[in-house]
Amino acid sequence: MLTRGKGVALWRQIREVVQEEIGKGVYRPGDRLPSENELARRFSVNRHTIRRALEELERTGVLRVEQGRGSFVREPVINYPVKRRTRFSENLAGQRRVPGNVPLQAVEAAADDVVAEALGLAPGDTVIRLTAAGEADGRRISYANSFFPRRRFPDMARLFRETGSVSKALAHFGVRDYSRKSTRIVARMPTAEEARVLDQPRTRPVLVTESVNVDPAGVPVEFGVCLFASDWVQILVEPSE
Amino acid sequence: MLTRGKGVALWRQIREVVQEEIGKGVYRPGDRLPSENELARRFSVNRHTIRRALEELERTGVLRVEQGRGSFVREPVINYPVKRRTRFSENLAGQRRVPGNVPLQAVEAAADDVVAEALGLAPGDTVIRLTAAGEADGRRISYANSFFPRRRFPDMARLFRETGSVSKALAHFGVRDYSRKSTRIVARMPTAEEARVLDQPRTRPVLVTESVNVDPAGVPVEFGVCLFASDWVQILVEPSE
DNA sequence: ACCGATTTGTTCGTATGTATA
DNA sequence: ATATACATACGAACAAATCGG
Repeated sequence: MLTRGKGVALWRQIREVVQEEIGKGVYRPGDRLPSENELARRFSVNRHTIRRALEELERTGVLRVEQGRGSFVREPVINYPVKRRTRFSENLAGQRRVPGNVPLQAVEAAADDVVAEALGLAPGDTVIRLTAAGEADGRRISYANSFFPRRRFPDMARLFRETGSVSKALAHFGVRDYSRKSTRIVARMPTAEEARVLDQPRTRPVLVTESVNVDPAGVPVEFGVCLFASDWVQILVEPSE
Repeated sequence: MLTRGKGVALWRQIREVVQEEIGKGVYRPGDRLPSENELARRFSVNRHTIRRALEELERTGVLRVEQGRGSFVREPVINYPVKRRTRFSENLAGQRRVPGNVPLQAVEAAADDVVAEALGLAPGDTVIRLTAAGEADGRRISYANSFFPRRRFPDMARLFRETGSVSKALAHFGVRDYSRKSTRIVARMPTAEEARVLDQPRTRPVLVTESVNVDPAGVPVEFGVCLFASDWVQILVEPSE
């Protein structure tokens, strides 16, 4: 069991024990650990000591602690590689995940400054905004807004509503290939609505990528803002240059 | 002033007014806006209406709202490009910022699983851990831990303490050039200690990059875990392949 | 270590106008 | 015309964070 006053802090020993048990499969991905009070009884330590060990395990990505629910063994995170050509479903299928796409909305609107600049339009030009959520193994992991110039893609909204897919709708306009030009990555807390769509607590941050996709001629065809639930997704970069 | 019942919601009008005033320099980057109650009095609206306007301005990156402190005009964010060869000070100097480096710690320790795997060592091998904080224009923006195999860089800790620079210490061992192999990006909430070092509230998320640097021969020389204050830093990716 | 003042964050309730079915 | 849903706006109260003394 634990050795007290032996140079190694109790919480470190507890962290090791719990991590080993997770490694041996005593607790499997997605499982809930015993409550902090139960663990405190098991190791005959104060609940604070357990919390210190769990905090470390959460920080290093082994656990996911949710207020009011418990501590859970993290499922392997989903890798979201940023490359010139990234396709959501191909990417997930490569990781043996079942991808899902939930179309949420397709509307026309006036472009604000950010969108207009990204697509090379004048502010106020009409754009199509497509909203969709992404899933992996049935879990909500992303929430994406895509903007397209209406001049070039006049019927986009209807096509998206019918096909439920951005790629298919684009293919209709003859854009069969497009690639990512630049990507901006930030982290922030979600709004209430974003947390709801991502099915996550408002206390967990989201990763946000903003990227411009261009056609083979280099003309911007899409401006995308994609939110990822940071508890489930990590971004991988294989840098260039 | 504001026109009520005129098709445009009050909070939208307020957002426009505040944004214009920021644009005209009435409030400059870093300035604190009047409190929500003061703004509510000024525009003769309820505090909720002000909050709706501020929420939008924060979401679009114009403001930064801190509980208990106030709302602040955001300084232009710092771009942290992920490329094969990224040097902190060169990068910032290119953005007309004054870079700072604050060496915090240099210790030897046993490699845990993550570090050992990244550096191609056996778990338990001794590594050097260097800790430093990065600043731009005097503001704390990053908190980095770097790990090096002691076998190859035996005197690293002392050199770092004397020079205060990772690059200089590495150059001492003949490693004058190294490049980034892969980068993992996640977002999470900071621990109390991390928030303290980054001089930020615990309620703001951090961006974490984990990367392996290799020498020209492709041998791993450094494993780095770098935390960025997400309020000040955004990551830019120019993707490859 | 604590207290009080200030400021933002959250959650109730209430009311009204607008768009939609 | 009616009913319903939704966005907007106001009011009150309390929670949580910050900062000074």
